[in-house]
Amino acid sequence: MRLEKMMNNTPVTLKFLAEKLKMSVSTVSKALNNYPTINEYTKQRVQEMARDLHFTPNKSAINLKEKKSHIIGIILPNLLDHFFTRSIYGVEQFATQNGYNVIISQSHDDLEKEIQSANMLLRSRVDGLIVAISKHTQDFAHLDQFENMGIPVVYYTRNPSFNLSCHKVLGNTFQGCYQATKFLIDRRHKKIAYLGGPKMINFTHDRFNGYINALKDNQIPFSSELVAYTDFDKENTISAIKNLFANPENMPTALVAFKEPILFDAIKYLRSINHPNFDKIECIGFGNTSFISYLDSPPIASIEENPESVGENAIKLLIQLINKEIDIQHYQKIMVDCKLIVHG
Amino acid sequence: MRLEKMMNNTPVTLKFLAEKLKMSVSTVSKALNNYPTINEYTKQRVQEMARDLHFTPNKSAINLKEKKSHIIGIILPNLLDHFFTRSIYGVEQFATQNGYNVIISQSHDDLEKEIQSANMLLRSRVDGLIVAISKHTQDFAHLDQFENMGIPVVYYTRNPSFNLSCHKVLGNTFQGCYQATKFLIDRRHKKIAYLGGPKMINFTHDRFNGYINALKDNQIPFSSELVAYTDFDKENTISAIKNLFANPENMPTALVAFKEPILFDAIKYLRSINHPNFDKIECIGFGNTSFISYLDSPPIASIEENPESVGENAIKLLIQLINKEIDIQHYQKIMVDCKLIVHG
DNA sequence: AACTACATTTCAAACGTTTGAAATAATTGC
DNA sequence: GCAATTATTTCAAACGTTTGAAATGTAGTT
Repeated sequence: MRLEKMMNNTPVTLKFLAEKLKMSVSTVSKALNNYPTINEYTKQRVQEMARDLHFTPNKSAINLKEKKSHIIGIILPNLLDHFFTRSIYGVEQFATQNGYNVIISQSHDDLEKEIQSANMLLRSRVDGLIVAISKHTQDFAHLDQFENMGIPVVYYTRNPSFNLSCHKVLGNTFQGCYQATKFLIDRRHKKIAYLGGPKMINFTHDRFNGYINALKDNQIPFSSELVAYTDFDKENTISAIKNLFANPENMPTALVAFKEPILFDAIKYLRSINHPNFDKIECIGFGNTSFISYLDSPPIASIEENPESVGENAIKLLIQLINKEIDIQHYQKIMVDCKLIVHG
Repeated sequence: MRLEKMMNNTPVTLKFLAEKLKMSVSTVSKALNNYPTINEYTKQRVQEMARDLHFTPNKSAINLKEKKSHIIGIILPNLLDHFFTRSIYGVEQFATQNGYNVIISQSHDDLEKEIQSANMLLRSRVDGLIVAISKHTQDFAHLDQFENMGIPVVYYTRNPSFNLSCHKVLGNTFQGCYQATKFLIDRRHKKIAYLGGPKMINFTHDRFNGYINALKDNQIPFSSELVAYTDFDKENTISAIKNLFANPENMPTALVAFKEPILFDAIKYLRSINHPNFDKIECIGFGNTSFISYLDSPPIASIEENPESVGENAIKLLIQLINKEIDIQHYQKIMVDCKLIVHG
């Protein structure tokens, strides 16, 4: 059933093939790489022998010679977040097509771990880096190292908020939030609450601005009572929700939330306290989680952030930078639009 | 703010350091690797210079020399499945601690893609491979290549069902299902249905056996009417559920399901048809998804498969094999127990 | 037969590191 | 002051590949 093992302790290298074929190493190399100066018949013989002996070129040697690793590094906070896993789809596919491997490294939103990952990837001489920074990254020395060595870096999603010159690929989170708010306004809501995320994450503000601008553009008065913030902690979310629904004079009939798990906590809470108009409240959050179909009180719509597309744009930009089709100093910024998905 | 770029086109290598310091390359190398034969003061000078010039050893060169890549490959079907992403936690952590990088490659349950991934990892000369095979893998030539070259392979979770001799790390899915069934029996259920997964996946049968054995050990009669199978398709699940609940004489009061998303589909369906005893039916599925807390009719318990532990066991075994602490031909099988998590 | 022109193969250096053996320098004992 | 140790540094080969330049081989032309 199983191929008998050779356990051949002499590894099959170019040299080994050359000896077997009684020709020079360079002929073998060139034959395998289909050089035009090599005789057709020779090529055939070499290729056949290579196949029979299961020759596999040694990547380390090639990398050393070519000064390329054919590896792209990704640093991201967390693989449990579907946004990131979905974004990897986009990256991986395009990378593979272009002959690159991908090393994924999780920072677990820990700066120390992020630095470690960066150093490890630097030692591995990745040809390029895609990174979504941790919540706590303020200093960028560990990432600047790459550009200092001429290795391009693309920041995606989570990126330095202050205007550090760097390549960025971002979800158009402003537009997403604007669209969601507009959708609720069109459904005749006047009291639309906004539940924001951690203030340290830079796009929290973009989302808020989307909300505000939609209100403004449609002459809906803004009320600060209708805005609250939470981190990802459940307790925290519940107390934010309590605040939003505290004033009977100013009771929200709709809610836009920073992220779906937070929204689910909010919905669950409102339901648990038997909020009088619970059935009327319409909610929208960022994410478009697949589990929504199992909820009994699902959000009316989701803001789909198209993570695959974000990933794809990041890798495409990175490869252009690697190939020097774009100058590394000519910083790019790409925005990927969100899409409102109406459920039911 | 940002470090001024050197954009130094001469890369900082051992040779470069050696010239700067006016000593030989080998002294520099040995100083950096803390050889006892090197003078303390020399070491200091070298290390200082290395730090100042941001020397980063070239991994490709080291790998070539050492005939090691310090890379471990993982092939798995899918990163969207939380079982796999969670298992990576275990792998990554232990791998990093031991100086290995991890390249993750998704097969998307496609044999062709799996073969491609395997070949790519082979070219990269990974030091070891951890693999959860695709649904369609029948032939193992692409994976046997590794062992033929002396590279150890550990199959985890999804593995060749027939008794191919190989290293395996598996969830003890029999025990998990037994325990779940026993739990329901203890709650006085007599009619416990079993909703199985795709028959091609090998542990489908182990789970079924856990179910059957729990019934047998507790003198509950088995009825084939109470067993149905589904793949991951929703239509398919619903028709399976219809069959299970078809006979009014033999109506289940409890359900054990192969995987939680399937179970959620089942619950949703039963609810949608207003099944008369819906509130009484108690369900358990494999997975322990975090979303359970948002469901209105949650399963009474979940079978936690401890994916982190599965991953950790796989990497530990692999590293032992790499270090030849275990003979590669001495095939190991490790079972990781499941744990029943009772909700509410 | 000698020359050119081309086809094909081989040489040799390079990529950046490691490491045992050899060389050199410094220290000790007498 | 000189051999014998010991401490420290350097040499040189190796890992497996690529690639421009040089060498060789083969025809074709005169």
